[in-house]
Amino acid sequence: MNDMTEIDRQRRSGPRIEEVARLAGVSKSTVSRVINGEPYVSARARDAVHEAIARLRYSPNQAARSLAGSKANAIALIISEAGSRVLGDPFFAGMLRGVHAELAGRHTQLLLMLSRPEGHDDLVDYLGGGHVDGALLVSLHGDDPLPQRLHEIGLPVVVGGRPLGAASVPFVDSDNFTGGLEAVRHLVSLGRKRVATVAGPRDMAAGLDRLSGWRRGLGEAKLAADLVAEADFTPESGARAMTELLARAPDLDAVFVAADIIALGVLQVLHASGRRIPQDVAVVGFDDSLLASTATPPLTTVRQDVEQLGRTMTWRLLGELAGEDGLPPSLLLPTSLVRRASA
Amino acid sequence: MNDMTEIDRQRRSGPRIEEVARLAGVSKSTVSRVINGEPYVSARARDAVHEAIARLRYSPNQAARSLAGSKANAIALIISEAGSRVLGDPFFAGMLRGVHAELAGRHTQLLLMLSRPEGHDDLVDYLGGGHVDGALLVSLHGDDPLPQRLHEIGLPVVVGGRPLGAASVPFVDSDNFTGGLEAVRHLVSLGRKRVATVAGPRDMAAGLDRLSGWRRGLGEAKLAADLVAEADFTPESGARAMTELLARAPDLDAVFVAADIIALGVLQVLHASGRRIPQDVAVVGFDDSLLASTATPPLTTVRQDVEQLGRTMTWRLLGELAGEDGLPPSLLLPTSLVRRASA
DNA sequence: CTGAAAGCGCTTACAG
DNA sequence: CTGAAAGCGCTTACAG
Repeated sequence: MNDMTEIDRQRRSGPRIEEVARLAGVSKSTVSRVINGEPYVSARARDAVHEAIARLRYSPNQAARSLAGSKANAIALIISEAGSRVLGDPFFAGMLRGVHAELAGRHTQLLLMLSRPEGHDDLVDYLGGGHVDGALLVSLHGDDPLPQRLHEIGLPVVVGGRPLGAASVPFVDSDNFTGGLEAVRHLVSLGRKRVATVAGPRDMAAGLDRLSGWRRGLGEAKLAADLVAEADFTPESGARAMTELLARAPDLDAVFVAADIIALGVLQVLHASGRRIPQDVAVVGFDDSLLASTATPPLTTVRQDVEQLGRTMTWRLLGELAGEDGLPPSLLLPTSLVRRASA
Repeated sequence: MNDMTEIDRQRRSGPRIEEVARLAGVSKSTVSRVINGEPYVSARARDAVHEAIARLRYSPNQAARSLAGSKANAIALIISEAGSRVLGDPFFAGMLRGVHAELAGRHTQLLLMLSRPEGHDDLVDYLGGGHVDGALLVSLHGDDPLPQRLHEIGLPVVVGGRPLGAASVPFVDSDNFTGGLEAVRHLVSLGRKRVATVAGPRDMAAGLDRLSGWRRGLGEAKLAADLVAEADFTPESGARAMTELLARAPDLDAVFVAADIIALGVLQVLHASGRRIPQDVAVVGFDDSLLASTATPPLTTVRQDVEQLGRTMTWRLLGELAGEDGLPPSLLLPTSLVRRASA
């Protein structure tokens, strides 16, 4: 029992900065300067230190560095979802690719963390502890207090997707409103008169803003904006929503669907009802994910560049960490209509 | 310019343990004891401290705690793959689910980190810094030196999937050998005489061990073990391997495929060649992923419980962190044959 | 360009 | 049960 405790208490092995200094024949200060790439160090001292570091396989204690006021050289990507949903979702895959790309070549670790609101206390504790220099937050639902709380503990944060609460936190988002608007304009240009929408969840800006775009598009064309059904990001909920819309308005001739993955269920119900796409009902999706091009028929959709979203968030956060000024508080990335067979 | 530097240097805001102590009318020591849940603290002191913490919204600096010798209350799950491949792979999704499940209710953060060998230096630096108490490593290829390096810096590690190098590091794996053996025994019991295999990559134990099981099974039955082709974890490579096998042995009547996802390509080539499954060629996969039940025909396969793998790794690591003794150095989890239509 | 010293915010024997 | 003090391993003005 006591033995175990002792073993437990054992500090991490490995040399300290002190030993590096001794071997290199300089002071701890100089070693520190070399490690941190500061300019005023003689070439001789620098070489000696580098050699000593290599010889001793020295790796600085990050907790001490962080405590002494330096950076952690790490940022967190926090996904506010349960773990099981996240992997497998191409949205997060694209986002992660973008973050990685932007981080390439910098000596900055990425910590991917999944958290539901129940776990926020522990998460905030951890992030408040100097383990990371900043955080990227994605997939926030409703008015999740997380961005605000991180802001309060002084941690630089960039949110992916406009947050519904916390107005003061910088975010990067796709221009969902314009995307929805363009989708409807396209449908209207095709001569459609009864344009429904399967909207995304109302607790996320992506759902709300695409819906607003749809509404605005119909307003422009002086058409009724009354056919709305809601779905979450699954084909099943899309099928349910489409069934409901068809029951309410058998004469509808177009649907704007807030996500390609939802459109999968929509297409299925339309097929099952005997309607031809696009002759009887035109369909426009959102995302331009892989699903769009392999759907039957291939889906006309609004493209958002998720990887670019990840890159831009990372760029914005790193800029803030570097103390750059003139950074835009928030950014909206353009979307574009991709025409395929469904509309 | 100077302004920026100053702003940069600003320490995280928020109260210190000192202020909590003052407000609660006790010493820093006592506050620390309360925070760490130590037994010998008077109820009165404890209450006062808790109230002060709540009032001040105090959250301890983890870097300082870690430096002073306490734990980080976090573990890392390190996946040795490029980011883009990881998300979307049901193996990692299942693993992550298991780790999360085992961590539930403990105040332990999970850091998901992706790293290719090129990034190991930075990763080791970070992990050596007291930001985590231990690490779980999965998807190691070849004799990746990472487990050994982490071992050297004194970080407790558990590897998922038997590592090919570093013999001394504890690991948890599915019993791939027995899985492969059972698959072949089943094929032999069906009367098959020319049993080929599409093996997994040779730089991973999963590939090697399943192949060994296949070989052993054929040895038991006194059948030739000469029909081997290799694939990585993609349908395309499976198709290529099957094409090659068919060219070499048009009379083969069974194939053991090292993964369901590879089997997808195998089935496709067999169909295209006009062979009936299982009448002409029986096929057994590995994993029992979702793909297996939705394949055409539904795939007989060797089931491994990936979620359980994640749970067990986590349990083993936490056990070590808690200083438990009598922990098994490594564990092999059982696999089982799931019979469907393909064999 | 360099070193001695103070300090980052905690934890933990030690002594009471 | 509790407090004063030392110490964890770095970084960074400060003085040279």
